Amino acid sequence: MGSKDRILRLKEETRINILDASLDIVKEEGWQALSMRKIADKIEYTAPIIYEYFANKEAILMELTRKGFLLLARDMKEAKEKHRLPAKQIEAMWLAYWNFAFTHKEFYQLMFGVDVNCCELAQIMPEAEVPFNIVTEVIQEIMAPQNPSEDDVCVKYYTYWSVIHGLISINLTRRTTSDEINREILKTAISGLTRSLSA
Amino acid sequence: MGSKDRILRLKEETRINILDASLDIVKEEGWQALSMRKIADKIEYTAPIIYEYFANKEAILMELTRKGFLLLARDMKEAKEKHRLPAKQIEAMWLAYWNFAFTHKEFYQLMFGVDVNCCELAQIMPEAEVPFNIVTEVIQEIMAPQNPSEDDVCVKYYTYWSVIHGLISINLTRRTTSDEINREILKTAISGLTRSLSA
DNA sequence: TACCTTTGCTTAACACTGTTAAATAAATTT
DNA sequence: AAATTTATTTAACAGTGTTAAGCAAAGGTA
Repeated sequence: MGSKDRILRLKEETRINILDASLDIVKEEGWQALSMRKIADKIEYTAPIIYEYFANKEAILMELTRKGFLLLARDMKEAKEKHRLPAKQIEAMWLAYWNFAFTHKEFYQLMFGVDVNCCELAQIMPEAEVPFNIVTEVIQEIMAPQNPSEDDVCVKYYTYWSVIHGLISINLTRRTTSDEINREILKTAISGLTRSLSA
Repeated sequence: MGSKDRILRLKEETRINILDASLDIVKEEGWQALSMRKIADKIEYTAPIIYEYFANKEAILMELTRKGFLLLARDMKEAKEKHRLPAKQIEAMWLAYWNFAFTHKEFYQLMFGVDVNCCELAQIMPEAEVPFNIVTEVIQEIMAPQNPSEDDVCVKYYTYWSVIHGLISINLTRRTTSDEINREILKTAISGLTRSLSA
């Protein structure tokens, strides 16, 4: 009775096809464009049969998210094993994380919820630049003795912003550490960065 | 001919009503639940009249985004003016930014694209914890001489993650600074944080 | 006052979305 | 060859954003 196996193998295959098709669509048109009917088109079936492989659309996204985390974990493990000094290991791992985010952009978006649609927002909306401007003004003031270029100031701004936006993202999505601890992280990070402006 | 003015005033009023209604719905049910027909219900009209005030749904979101940036700018300006030392000003401004993100959560989500739906992802998906685990392992190793608590290590992890995820978010949404500069920021940030582990 | 035109608003419709139930075609078992 | 099970599709529902057509009330003009 090898036919049962063959059918099971075929079933597993279309399961994979669904995931692959989804990823293809996303790579071509973005997450917003992913629809059940489009997936069905790509695997040459009609939409309802997808529901024999996945409970719903979210289940597909969940499976892809899982795949993404496995990929990321593999990359980071590999990076780690190339070094022996812990400091080097951490750098390598975070660089791997960084690379993953851009080479598997779609996965990263799905995993951490970064939407790309608001590209060049500052260009069509000057208000988006105001917070930037009022902060860089002061950064400029602090760094004045070193005669920094516009890029230098910009870089410092984005470093600040990264830390804080990152922390906020974490706290909006997952609610793990307490508010007090987060405020401590924030304050020390800020003062640390500020001290580094004059150095 | 004051009637023309009255009518114009009424028009402006329902424009505001549309924005207010949208924000109310979002506060109650989240961004995902915002629909033209729901807005219309709330302002006691039918959906098509909204298109006499806004080109489409995105225009409404854009207007709210603008409002959000104005609110944020105001808060940060206020915070700045309460101090004279630049370092203090920066801390106050970023604290204002931080507070804004949580007191105007809906705005912040809209402005910076953080989706909240993936709450407690780690609980239903163990794979999401793997990157966390393999990094904290090494952090633990570095910090061993100081006998850190589990929370200490966790905090360090999230500090790393904030910087990097923040930088990535910036680079996925807006494409402003060059790759080389970003890599420099990343490397210096990482080595700085790593040095601070032993201190 | 009667007519015409403009305005404000609604109903109806189109093309989508995710999802489910019923109908049908194909394959397997009896 | 008939009955049953499995695979797949068609049709439908409720929702989405959006547009066009229709109606009803108000304004201006004769």
